[in-house]
Amino acid sequence: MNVTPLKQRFILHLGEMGSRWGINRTVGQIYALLYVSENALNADDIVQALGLSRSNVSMGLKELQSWRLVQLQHQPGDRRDYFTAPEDIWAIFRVLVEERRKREVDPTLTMLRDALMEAPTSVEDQYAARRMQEMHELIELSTSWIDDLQALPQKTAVQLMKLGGNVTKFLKPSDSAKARKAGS
Amino acid sequence: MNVTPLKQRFILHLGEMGSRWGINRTVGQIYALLYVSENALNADDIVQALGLSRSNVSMGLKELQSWRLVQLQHQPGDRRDYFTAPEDIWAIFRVLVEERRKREVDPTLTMLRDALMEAPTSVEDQYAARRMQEMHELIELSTSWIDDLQALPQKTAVQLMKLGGNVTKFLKPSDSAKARKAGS
DNA sequence: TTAAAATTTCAGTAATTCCTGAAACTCTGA
DNA sequence: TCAGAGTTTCAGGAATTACTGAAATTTTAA
Repeated sequence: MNVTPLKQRFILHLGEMGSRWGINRTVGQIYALLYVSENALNADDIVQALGLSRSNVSMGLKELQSWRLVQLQHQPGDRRDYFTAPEDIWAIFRVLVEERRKREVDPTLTMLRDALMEAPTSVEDQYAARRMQEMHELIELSTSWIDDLQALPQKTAVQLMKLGGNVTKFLKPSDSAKARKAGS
Repeated sequence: MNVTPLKQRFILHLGEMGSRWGINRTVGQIYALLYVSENALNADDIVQALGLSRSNVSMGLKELQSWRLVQLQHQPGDRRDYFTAPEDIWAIFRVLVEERRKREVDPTLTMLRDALMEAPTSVEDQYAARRMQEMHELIELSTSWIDDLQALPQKTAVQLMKLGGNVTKFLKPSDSAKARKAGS
C-alpha cells in the first residue's frame, strides 16, 4: 500500500486530467491508484494512500461504479469491499467509450430527434432545421459505426486499427455499392 | 436575430451539455446560436439573443476561437467582428476531434512516455510500469488510427463508416501480414 | 493625430462544485 | 436481537469556476 514515485506521478496526473474528462480530481486519483495496484484495495487503503476523507472516497468509488470502471471483490474472512480496475485494458476502453457516449452524445441525439419530429418547421426555421438534421445524421452515422466496431472480436479490431488508412486499398470504387447495401 | 422556439430548444440543450463537454454553458449557447444562424452575428447580436453580458460573450467567443470552432468575418462598411460556425459539419467534427485529443489525450501520452523513460523500474514498480505501458500502447494505437482516418478524403471516410462491421469481409486471416507491414 | 466605436481585461461577486466530519444506516456473526 | 464493523448520507464550509460592470486598450475613419 505504499505509493512509489512512479505511481504517485501517474496518480497526480490522472487527478489533474480528471476535470477535463468530466470527473473530479478525487475520482481520477482513486481510479489511477486502482489501475496501477496489483491487488484489490478497500476504502481505507485508498484513504491512507491518497490522504482523502473516508466519505470522499466512498462517493468517488460510487461514481466509478456508475461508470462501470471498477470491480467489487471480497476477500474470504473479511467483509469489507475490495476494489480493482479490470485487467483487460481493451475492455476498459470499450466501457469508457460506451459511458461517454451515453452521457455526452445520446441526450443530444434524443433532443435532435424529438425537436425535428415535433416542430412543423416554419420558413424562418428552415435553415436551423437543416443544420440540426445534419448534426443528427453525423451523430447517427458515427455512433452506429462505433457500435459496429465494438461488436467485432478484439483481435479483429486491433488488426483493423493497425491497418490504418490502408483499409481503403480493399475499398475500390465498385465497393461503394456494397457499402450502401451493407449499411442499410 | 429572433430566436424561434426550435432554436431556443437547441441552444438551451447545448448550453446544458456544455458542462459535460468541458466548456461552460455560455460557450455552449453561443456556439449553438451561431450553428443554427444562417448569417454571421456580431457580439451584440449574441448579447441580445442570449441575454448575456457583453464581456461574457467576448470571453466565450475567444474560447470558441481557441477551439477553432468559429470563423471571423467582416461586413463591408461595418468594422465590428462577425462570427459564424463553419458550414461543413464534417470539418467541424474533425476540428472537434483534434482539439479534444490535444486537450484530453496528448498530455497523458506525454506523461506516460516521460515517466516510463525516466524511471528505472524497481521491483515494486513492475506491475505499475506494465500497466502504464499498456495504456500508452492503447492510446498510441488509437490516436494514430484516428490520424489515419482523418487524413482520408471525406467521401472515403463516410463510405468506410457506412460499411461498418462489414469491412472485415475484406480482411482475411492472410491480411494480418499486410496489416503488420502497413502499420509499421 | 484624434475621437469615437468596438473589444478586451480585470477585479470583485455570484454560483457551482468539491470535500469534510458527524450522524445515520446497513449488514453480519454471535 | 444485539453489538460493532463497515458504509453511506448530508449539511455546511472550502475551493473553484463563471459572470458582471467598469475601466483600459485597440482599432479605424476622418
